[in-house]
Amino acid sequence: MDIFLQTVGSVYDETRVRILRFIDLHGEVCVCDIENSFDMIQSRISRHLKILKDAGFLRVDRRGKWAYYSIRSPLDIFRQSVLKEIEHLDLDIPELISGCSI
Amino acid sequence: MDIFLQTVGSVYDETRVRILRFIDLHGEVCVCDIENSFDMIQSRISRHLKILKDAGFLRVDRRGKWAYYSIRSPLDIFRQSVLKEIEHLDLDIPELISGCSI
DNA sequence: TTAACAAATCAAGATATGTTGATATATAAT
DNA sequence: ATTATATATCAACATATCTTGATTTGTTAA
Repeated sequence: MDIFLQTVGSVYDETRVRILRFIDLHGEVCVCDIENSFDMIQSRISRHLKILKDAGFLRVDRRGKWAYYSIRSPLDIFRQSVLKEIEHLDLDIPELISGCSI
Repeated sequence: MDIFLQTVGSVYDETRVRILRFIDLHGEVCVCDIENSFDMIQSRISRHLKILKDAGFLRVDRRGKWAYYSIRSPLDIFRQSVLKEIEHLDLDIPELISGCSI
């Protein structure tokens, strides 16, 4: 039950749904890219990424100063169906605007 | 987006997940049955049923004094996948104990 | 080693949600 | 009509969640 609630809770937030779709669309992105593309402050993005990661939707790969987030693979059938439902929402997702200094 | 959030929000609550599974297991049940089976006060049950109904999971059929709730049919593919995921949770769902006076 | 940058975490305030007890509405039986 | 039963709704409080700004941690470059 707890894992189910954590999973659905992680997508019960418009910001996280949009971030999840953004990553699904653009592949592997780092935090500063999301921060810049969505025009949100860093702590807010970081918090939501952690929630999505802990809920099993995302994986992180730390390289250098950066943390690259991408859709976790393989995804179980339920999380896949959540992701597919989000794909069908026809959301207005921002273009990827690189936010890192280098 | 709003409908998606309403849908996932409706199952982001342990009480509602158990009620939904209870109805899924027992078919058509009235509010007093749920109230009695779960040993919860009526206003609490009623509130959660409304949320699940508004989210598209349940339908109501009022007959006489009673309101009978059942799984809405047909369910779209996403709500079906949510229901299926809940089925797999192996929850401890109470037996149906009739709570109506007649 | 220091400075600059990237990311995570924390504390405080604002907003949303769940629970309860009381009240309102509706139907049925007397 | 009045009473009893079933359900819905409301107000108040408690708890959880989101946002922000500040702080902390970690990495790279000078």
